[in-house]
Amino acid sequence: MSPYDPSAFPPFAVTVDLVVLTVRHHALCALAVRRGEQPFQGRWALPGGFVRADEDLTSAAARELGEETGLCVHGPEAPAQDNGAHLEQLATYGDPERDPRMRVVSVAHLALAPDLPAPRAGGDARSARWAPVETLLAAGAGGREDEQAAPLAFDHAQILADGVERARSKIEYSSLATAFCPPEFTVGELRRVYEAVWGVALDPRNFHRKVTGTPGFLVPTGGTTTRQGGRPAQLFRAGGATLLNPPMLRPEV
Amino acid sequence: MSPYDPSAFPPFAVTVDLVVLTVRHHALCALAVRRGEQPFQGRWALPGGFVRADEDLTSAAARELGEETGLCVHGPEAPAQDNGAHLEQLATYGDPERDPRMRVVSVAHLALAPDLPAPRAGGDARSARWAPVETLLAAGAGGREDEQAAPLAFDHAQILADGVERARSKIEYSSLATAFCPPEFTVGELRRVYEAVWGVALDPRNFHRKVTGTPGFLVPTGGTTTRQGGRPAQLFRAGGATLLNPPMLRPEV
DNA sequence: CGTGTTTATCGTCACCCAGACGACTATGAT
DNA sequence: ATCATAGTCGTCTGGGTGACGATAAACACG
Repeated sequence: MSPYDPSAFPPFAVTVDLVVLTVRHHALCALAVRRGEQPFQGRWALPGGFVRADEDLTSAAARELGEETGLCVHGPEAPAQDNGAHLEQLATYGDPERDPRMRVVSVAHLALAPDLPAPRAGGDARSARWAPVETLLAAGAGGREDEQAAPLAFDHAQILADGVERARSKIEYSSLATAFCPPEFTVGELRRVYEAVWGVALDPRNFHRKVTGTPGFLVPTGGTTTRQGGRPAQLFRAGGATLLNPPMLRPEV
Repeated sequence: MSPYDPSAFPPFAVTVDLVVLTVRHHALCALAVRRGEQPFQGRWALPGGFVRADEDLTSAAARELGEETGLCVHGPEAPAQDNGAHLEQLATYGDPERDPRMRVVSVAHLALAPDLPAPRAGGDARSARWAPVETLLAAGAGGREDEQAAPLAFDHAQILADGVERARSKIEYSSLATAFCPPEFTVGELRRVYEAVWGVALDPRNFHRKVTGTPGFLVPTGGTTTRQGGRPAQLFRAGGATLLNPPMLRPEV
């Protein structure tokens, strides 16, 4: 494959790292795995791995996501009707010092998934957990030095922060928040997603008016549910509209 | 640097490619360079090059930008007062087939620059030109086969399209459009930037009200100019505000 | 030297939409 | 029955935008 002098360019290792977000118990949570090897052995990190020699970056991210969570993905063009997760490229991190072993460029991806029944460990023996992003990002700030409070390995805290910020801003002007919901959901459940991701409280009445008044955003399925308690709520599926115009306004502060 | 078995992971070449945009003659233009080597010899391509062994991705992009245009860059945190260009990471392209020679992952960057006096060729003998993005993206669609109309090399048409879309959407909600302007500019000049990037006509009165009414967006320098003809216009510099809230609304169609 | 052209700038008005909040409905828990 | 919870419909008000009229200050003509 390489008729060129390999010394003409420096060799890199290329990996994908995943920011997998979900909403659990009214909190935005990310998937973290415990490292079994040096460096950062025993520390929490984002799931990820090497891109294979003949593999697309997106494919590698989807493969890693499947290995870690069992989720299938639907691309940015899919109708978002299946129970797969949303997956998109986030950014690429290539500081020469980011991995002490060698020069590694990591193409980070952002995945959004509905609340999964059980955080499942990967094929290898690593343990995995969902942790509130606040916990993962605040790690290392306090004085505690136990393994739950240690900061994420490598530059993964930065990657996680960037992924969270991407998710927070993108649900403003797109229908991406529905990726956090099961295939059928209520307006209240969708509102609680926004509240968890943004960390704010939204007016239920104005939110209801906004989402039901935006054409193509939600399509009623006809069913109702009382799984949240209270009066039965209409069930919806995500509509075809991917862009929210005008956007949902994130309250200040 | 590598105490690890190099055969444990597949080697990649990592490059940076640049989408350098400017506004010339009321049109959004991108910098293109003519390739001097195979593959795609003689075809137009985006400027770019290999990331060096001990170089950050952003540094590599800034270095390439300087080599191609002589521009200095100010990062996303700079006060945007110097006459440098804006530079940010765009996306990473890693299709296994994107370069026929070998496995290359390219971290594309987006640069925005004011209209430069002369498109300058790089240190090597390649020729460079500013071309309207419509021309570069429409290339290959027509039946003509001369070198001006041939599509961009590699997947650079996709990269350019992504960069243009990023610029178009980002000037909606940020003060990024000032990166296309000289250090001092008038409201009308800024409006013509929006019009060129979006390809629409904006109402001068409403635009003036919007930009002058947004606190921190523009700061008057006290001077005036008539370089655009007509009544003298106030000169402004970009203010400290980087986010535009509420955003500038892009007209439909 | 007026007149027209160009660009900049200020003002007005109607409409849409978001925020604030009242009112009512339908379920389960006690 | 009563309360708590959650959902849904309405009303009012203020800010922001689109549409557009009017004025101001330069230059290019004849």
